[in-house]
Amino acid sequence: MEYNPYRALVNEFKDIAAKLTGVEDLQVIRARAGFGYLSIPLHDLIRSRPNLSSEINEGIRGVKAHYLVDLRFINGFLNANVNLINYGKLVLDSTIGLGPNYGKVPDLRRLNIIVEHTSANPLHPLHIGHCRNMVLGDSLVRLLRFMGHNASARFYLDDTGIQVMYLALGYSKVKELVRRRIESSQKPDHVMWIIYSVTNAIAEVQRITKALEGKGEEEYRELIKERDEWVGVIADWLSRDKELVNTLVESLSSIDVNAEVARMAKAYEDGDEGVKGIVREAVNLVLKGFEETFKLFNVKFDAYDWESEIAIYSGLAKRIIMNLAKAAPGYVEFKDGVYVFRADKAAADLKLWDELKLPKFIPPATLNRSDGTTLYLTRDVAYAVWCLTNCNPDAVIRVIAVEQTHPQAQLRIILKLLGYDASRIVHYAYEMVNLGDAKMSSRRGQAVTIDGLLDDAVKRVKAIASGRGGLNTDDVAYAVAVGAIRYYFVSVSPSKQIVFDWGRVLDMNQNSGPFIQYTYVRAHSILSKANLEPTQYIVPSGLSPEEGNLILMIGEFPEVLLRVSEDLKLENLVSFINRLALEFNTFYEKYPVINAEPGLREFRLALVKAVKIVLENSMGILGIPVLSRM
RNA sequence: GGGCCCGUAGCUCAGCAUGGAUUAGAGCGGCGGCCUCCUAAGCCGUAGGUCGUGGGUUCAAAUCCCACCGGGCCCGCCA
Repeated sequence: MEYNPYRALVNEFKDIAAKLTGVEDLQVIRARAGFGYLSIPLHDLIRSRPNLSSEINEGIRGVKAHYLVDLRFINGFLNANVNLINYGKLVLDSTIGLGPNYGKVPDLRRLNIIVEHTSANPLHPLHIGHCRNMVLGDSLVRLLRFMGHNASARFYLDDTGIQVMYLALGYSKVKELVRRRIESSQKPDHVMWIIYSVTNAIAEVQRITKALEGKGEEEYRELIKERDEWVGVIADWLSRDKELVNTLVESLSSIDVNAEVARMAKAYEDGDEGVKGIVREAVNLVLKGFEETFKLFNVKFDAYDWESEIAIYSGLAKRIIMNLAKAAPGYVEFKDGVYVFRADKAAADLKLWDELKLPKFIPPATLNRSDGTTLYLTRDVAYAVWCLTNCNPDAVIRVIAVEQTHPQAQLRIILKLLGYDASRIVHYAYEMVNLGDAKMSSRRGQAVTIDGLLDDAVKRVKAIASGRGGLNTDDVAYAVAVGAIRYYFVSVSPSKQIVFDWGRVLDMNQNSGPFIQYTYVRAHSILSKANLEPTQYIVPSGLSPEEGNLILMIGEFPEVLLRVSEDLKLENLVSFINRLALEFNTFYEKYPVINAEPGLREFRLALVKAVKIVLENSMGILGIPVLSRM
């Protein structure tokens, strides 16, 4: 039994090559089709040692190998094919023997890793941008855990900014209406979204109305246009929930919303019990809505880290400003009560680009408002400091949108200057999700929510299922819909923008979550109908190309996972299981398993079982629900 | 203006870190086939590509380097 059969194969090849050339640890690549499975390019060596070619041709005849066969030396490449009888036995024994642990490499150092992800502001429901974050983050956690690391998922809850105060202020006026809506089973984050958006719109209308005074005609017209847009936002919500919106408008019209919100923000940072009570209540309601969504997607967090507690009430954020001013006085400027960190100068002087993976341009960072309240970056540094000191992580992987590259770079420089190991903070950046034509703005009430996306996907799944007489239960429909959505978001490199496309997400054909689930169902179905545990089997000679390919792919799985867990490119795991599923389906259509002749039947059952194990382990990592029927 | 990312088939994307073989891979969409047989959310066949452009390095470039072109994002007392 081998944890990594592919590595056993490669090592045997390296040993052979070392005997032939006298050089250890040569680079092994996959051979081009028609030239075997593995290949070692030897052009460099040959050029410096003219006799080498004939030496290899001489020595190659006496080579004895267990897993390899057909060694040939062609065009400067040393090629080898695989002895599928021996290697197949190794691969199938290892896969079936290790089962749910197949793919895990045990001699990896066990690391403490924090994955901070999603971390949406608690103001409105999660939308498709958050969905990308959530799916990536949760899959990373699953991957790292599968590989044996101690990974924890944390949600950084920003309850301190100005935006939350809009929500809290609005909420304080309509608490009773909110309670009734939630009791009648409306989703809390969706109800709170109305409050946040409408309160914000009212504040904008008030601000613009004030700004109108003494403006010239052209500017006046611009402002009126802008104000009309915000009135339009309110009108849109009115059609969704007349009572709630009307009550908000009535009770807020006599208040200077902008001033009140600023006052609340200050009071919240000062720990005012009244403000704290209402903010906490509002945030918790939104959070309750988030958690319903997480549950549907099988996303779990180990902790919600409240920013107010970690950065503000502890005094940590303010101490960080002072400590930074002390530790790096040359890079902190103070003017009119505001501290500015010259990240640009610090990066240039200290030459930290490589160590901290910084971009070549970094703007200066303002650390606080002149009224004494903190800014997001400073609180974020406090959070990072807290993570590093309290959790003792080897790495903190933060799944954050790419447009935050500069703040995240500033954060790492500050940590370094404060004496922390900033290289442990990894910004796992993902590109934005575009809506194509429409602009997305949760503040304006325009967003494709994850909940809405899931509902549509479920409808689509049910339509397909009823069309073909499959299982049409809610459980199956949700599992398939979640599989489709998760697969979509994890199949594209995080560095690529996504132009959101309903057709692509809801596609249930090949190269999709449901395709993987369906393939698993087929494998499962064969095994349960065969009613025979494939323990005794012999790998026959003369395997079909499909059977051979399946063995090679299954054997490669731990190597694929190892690579994916090092570079965190989940999309490579996705493309691997898609290829495996394609190959399995070809095999499935072409060759009978249960009705195969004795001997062949046992081998094929073992092969099916191994495929099933690899699919199941991969689906677990990607959070794609596993179904036994669909 | 500066920085970061992206550019591979009509569309959506793998492959690039660590260069490898004059057939560059998938899926969707086209076109043509396959359900008395382990689930047709499947399978088979077919058409479709100057790997953005131009240089350079190399025995060998989609992959590395430089320049340019196109698209996106960032450069706040917002987050």
